[in-house]
Amino acid sequence: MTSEAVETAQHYWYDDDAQRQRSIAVLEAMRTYRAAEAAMQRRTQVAMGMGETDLLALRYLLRMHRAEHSVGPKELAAYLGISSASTTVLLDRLEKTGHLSRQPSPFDRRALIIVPTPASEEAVRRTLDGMHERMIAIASDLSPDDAQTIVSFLGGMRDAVDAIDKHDAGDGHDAIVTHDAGHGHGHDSGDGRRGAGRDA
Amino acid sequence: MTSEAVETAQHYWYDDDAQRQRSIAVLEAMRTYRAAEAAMQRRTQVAMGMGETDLLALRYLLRMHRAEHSVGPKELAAYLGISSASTTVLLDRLEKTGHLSRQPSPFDRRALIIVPTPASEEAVRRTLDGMHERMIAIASDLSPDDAQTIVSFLGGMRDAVDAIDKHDAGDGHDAIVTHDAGHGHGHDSGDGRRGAGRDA
DNA sequence: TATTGATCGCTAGAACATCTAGCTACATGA
DNA sequence: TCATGTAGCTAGATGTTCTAGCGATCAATA
Repeated sequence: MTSEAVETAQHYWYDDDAQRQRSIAVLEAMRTYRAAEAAMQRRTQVAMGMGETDLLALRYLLRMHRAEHSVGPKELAAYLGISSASTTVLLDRLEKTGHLSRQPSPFDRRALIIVPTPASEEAVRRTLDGMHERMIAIASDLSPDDAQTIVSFLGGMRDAVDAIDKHDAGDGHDAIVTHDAGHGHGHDSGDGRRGAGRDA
Repeated sequence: MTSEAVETAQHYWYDDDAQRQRSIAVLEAMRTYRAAEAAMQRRTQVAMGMGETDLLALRYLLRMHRAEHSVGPKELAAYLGISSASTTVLLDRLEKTGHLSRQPSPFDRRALIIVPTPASEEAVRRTLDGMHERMIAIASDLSPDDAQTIVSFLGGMRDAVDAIDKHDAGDGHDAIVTHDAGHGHGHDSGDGRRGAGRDA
């Protein structure tokens, strides 16, 4: 939707208006992609009968498993940005539905190794690999220059997003303090969810 | 992180390995951007003391308010993809914290109009506008060709993500069903939740 | 070897957002 | 006027997360 704006700008590349049209088209493309990705993620969650965290956890486990890297509850909790307790329950869930198994660590008798089951591997692969292949295909078709352009662009966007207001950004939890005033009492505050899940 | 791979490929643009390096760099850049964006969203939620749905609702309300479009609970529920009951509670929350007010509809005495408060407008603007400006600046600095490249690329990626396995993709909640087999049955498709959240 | 402090994963109990079901008040059309 | 539909709310249940604290185990040291 509305991504042809760029074409109409051919004769005005020096013109502010055309430039504006182009940036709108670019940002719109980003929004559209984001929306598509969010919808995909939701579809996948429904299809596999699990929530966002569960799916994120499973994908991390599979990725690490493929890379021959053992993962324990502690590492998983850190990756997901959830507490140790929540991780225990998450593992219970995924173990009960047959997506993973807990195995004792050979090095540390307190610790566990979490191993995704082959069946889970298969399910995730069936669900996501087609998409992944298509994405790789698109990326592979780019010329070196275009690839460089896109990498730079995304890097810039990442910085823009990362740099969000270190200085004020509100005072934290609780109300907006129009007239209502008083009673701060921050009933819940905290939260600390999802630790910036980077992946590899 | 790891986005220099493209440079090393100058002498091998015809080479499979270099091409592979480039696509890896591109996909890595996308992942990194996604992670940054997720982290930003979390920071914003914490800063404003609300969950994802609340923030999404507030942004929708503000956008529609700017566009002079009145929103009622029903429409908001449809946009967010949550039930009427959850919407009521959500409105209670946001009203109590001073982010919006409920006003009677002049046309239908059953209905409400939800109006975001100026204070809320201010808070969201302070939190997000800096980022938005930086993103616009980056998009504006692109050459017409680069802009076109990026729009095409993102469009392709969107299609790749949209096209995810209409045919099988598991059967829903509960267990893993190993071999399982097809039976498409697409229970929801059309989706519902989180109406492809575009924002402005 | 025995002790001490840190670490690992688990349990208990509470907070919260969401859901479904059902309700009241109002609108609309015969 | 009355029947049916719609908007938003309440009640009760479910599921996911949190904080606090526990037992088992490891690592370092006297």
